[in-house]
Formats: sequence, structure tokens, C-alpha cells
Amino acid sequence: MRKSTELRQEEIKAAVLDIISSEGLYRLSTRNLAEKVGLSEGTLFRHFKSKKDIFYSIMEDIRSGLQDPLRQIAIDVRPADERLRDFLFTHIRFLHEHKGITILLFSEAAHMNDTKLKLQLQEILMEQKLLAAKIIHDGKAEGRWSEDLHDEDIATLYAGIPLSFNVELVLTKKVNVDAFCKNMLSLLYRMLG
Amino acid sequence: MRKSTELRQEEIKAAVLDIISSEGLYRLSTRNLAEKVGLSEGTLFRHFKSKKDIFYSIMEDIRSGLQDPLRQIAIDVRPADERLRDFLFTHIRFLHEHKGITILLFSEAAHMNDTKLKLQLQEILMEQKLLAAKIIHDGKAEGRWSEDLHDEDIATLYAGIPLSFNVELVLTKKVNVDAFCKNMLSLLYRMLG
DNA sequence: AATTTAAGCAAGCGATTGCTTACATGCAAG
DNA sequence: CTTGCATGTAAGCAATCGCTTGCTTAAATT
Repeated sequence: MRKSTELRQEEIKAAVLDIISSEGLYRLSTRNLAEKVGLSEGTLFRHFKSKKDIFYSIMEDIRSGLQDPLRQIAIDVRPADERLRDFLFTHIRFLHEHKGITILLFSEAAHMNDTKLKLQLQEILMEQKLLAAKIIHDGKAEGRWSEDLHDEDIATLYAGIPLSFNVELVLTKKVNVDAFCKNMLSLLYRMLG
Repeated sequence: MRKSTELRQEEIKAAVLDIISSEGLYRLSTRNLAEKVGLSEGTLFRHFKSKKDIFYSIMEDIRSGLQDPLRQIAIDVRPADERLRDFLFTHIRFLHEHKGITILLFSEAAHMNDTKLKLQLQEILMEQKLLAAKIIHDGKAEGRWSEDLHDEDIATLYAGIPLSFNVELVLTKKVNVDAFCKNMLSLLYRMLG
């Protein structure tokens, strides 16, 4: 069955995340990946010029699917507490709907001798912290949260939440996303207020 | 130069963590590992019967070097706030003095088709959360912290701190351990009190 | 001093990896 | 209809992986 490169690329990227969350990273060979999509291995390399290029493309999906929305929320004019809520929900929901994406990026950035991938991952994580810090900062300016808090410290603590979520996801497989976010948020509010 | 198996095993495990934090996980082949220690590859397999066995042994080091101390702190009779402080410092200091150990375990548990390693990692993380939850619980019983907090939620938030620390460590290479712990602690106290 | 044991090495095996090559074929445009 | 190009396949290459084998030699035991 013949399909366009654009369509195949989406199928391939979907198969990558599928393999990671159902079979494990060690099964992510180009052989197994091609079989999952229903292609020969040679065809796979027609649609992506290397295995790394698949990861780069997935990285771009994070930029448009996660970072852009998070950035929008952070520069919004709504009250800071609403924005913090939206920020966390958007963040966690994306990770939940793209299971395996964190494992892929952290593990592959650690495994491969790939400066580009590492830098991109670093950039994404740094921006998430900066955006979170901005919301905290705005909340203080609104007189909503205590002035004697350090934005960066809270952002560091915040950064642990998605990581903790991912661990929970991998270990227990089933996590109630909305309840998780609600619980973490109420702790954050408590700390800020 | 001839040395005992016991000594060589320690050298090999040290080299594993050294390679991970200085060269990256992708360089952790038995060839490169043997070269780092100054042995032939064949000799390496005299001291550990497989590559996995090296990881199992490192896992045991975590049990005795981290889990045992954490358990002691959690069942201690001292005030909960002191114990929470000790708990976090012990936790973070261990990760700092054993750079690469988190990357190794998470990444390798994800990569390898190794149920044993996954279960051990799961066990360790679960116990850390349980121990943290116990300290919170005790603190509430002491009338020190608010009763309307959920132990498990705080333990989940706590669990993100070492993860966030590791990310910081990998990305920026230099982290002031004591300042990090102090900052995270004051946020936790604020949330609890 | 003779013997045993354990730590060392060089070489290579079978399996798997990412990727390439040579060739076949479906499909849209001229 | 046919021509041209994009999508497809089968086969295999070079490199690397974890690990084994056959043999040597240092050091402890008797």
C-alpha cells in the first residue's frame, strides 16, 4: 500500500512512541520499527534519512505541541493562579497523551553521542522552568503570592512534578491525570499563598 | 598488575559511574569499560559473570548506601522536621556523590528487557515515597504540620525533588548541593506548616 | 620447591545494529 | 499510453555488541 512521505512520517513517529510504551526502549530498532509500521527497513530510510532524524522530528512536535501552548499560557494576561493551573494541566496532559516521549528523549540523549539532541532537550527544560518562574513572578506582582519566595526555587520544585508523574506512569501504568494535577496544584497554592 | 576479585569489582563499578557521567551511557560497552579499568575484556567477565550483574551489584550498593540510611532516618524518634531535613540531605548527597547512578538505572531499566532490574528500581522508589510519607504522617501526629494534608501527595511532590536535582546536575554540571537542599526544604516546610 | 588456584591476556564467535544498494512497481502528469 | 518519479522490496555490508575459548602466568598453599 502506497502512501505519501508526510503520512508515513507520522505513522513512523507514532510507532516509535507505541513501541517504547508497550515493548520498551530496547525494542526500538529500525528493524522492529519498520515491521510495526508495515514497511521494509529500506523504505523507512526513504522517509527519514537516519534514526536520529526521527527523534529530531519528534522534538519538533514537542516544540509545537507543548512548548508553544505553555509559552502562550505564560505570557497571557489572566490571573497568575489560573495560568499556573492551565500550565500544569497542559504540561501533564501532553505527557500523558504522548507516553514514552520523556523516556525516549532523556534516555536517548544520554545514550547517543548527540550534542544536537542534548542541546534541544536542555533548551526545552530550561524554557519550561523560565516560564513557570515568570508565572510565579507575576503572581507576586499581583499581590497574590508572598514576595519573599524565590521564583527559581519554585520553578525547580515545579520541574520535579512532571518527572515524578512520568515515574508514576512507568511504574504503575495507570495514573488519574486530573486528580494528579489537582493534588499537586493545591500543594503549590498552599506553598505560595 | 594482579588484584583480588573484590577489589576489581569495586574498580569496575566505579568505572561504570565514571564513564556514564564523563563520556555518556552510549560509551558503556564492556570493551570500553575494560579499557577504563585497565583490564582485558575477558578478565572483566571473570569478576562479573555478565554486564547485567554489574548493575545488580550497583543496585545492592544503593540498598546499603542509600536505602538503609533513609530507612533509619524515617523510623527515628527525633522531631519530624529534623528527620525530613536529614532525609532530603542524605538523599541528595548520595545522588551527588554517585553521579550517573540515576541515569544508569532509569535508562538501563528502560532499555534492557530486564524484569529483575525494573522490579528492584520500582521497589526502591516506592520505599522512598513510603518513608517520606511516614515522616509527614509523624509530623502531623506531633501537631507540627497541618492535618488536612495527604501524606501520599506530599510524598509524590517530594519524589520529584531528587529527579529535578538530577536533571539540573546533568544539564548544568555544577549544583550547590547544600543550597539546593536548603531551598527545597524551606519550600516544603512552608507548604507543610 | 612443587603444586594448585585464580587473575590475566589475545582472539574471535554469533547476533544485532543502523544503513546502503540494486532493482521492482504503483501512480500522476504530459 | 507512456514516461518519470516517488514509494516499495530483498539482500547484505561494516561495525559493534556481550560473551567465550584456549592458553599463560603470578601468587598463595602445601
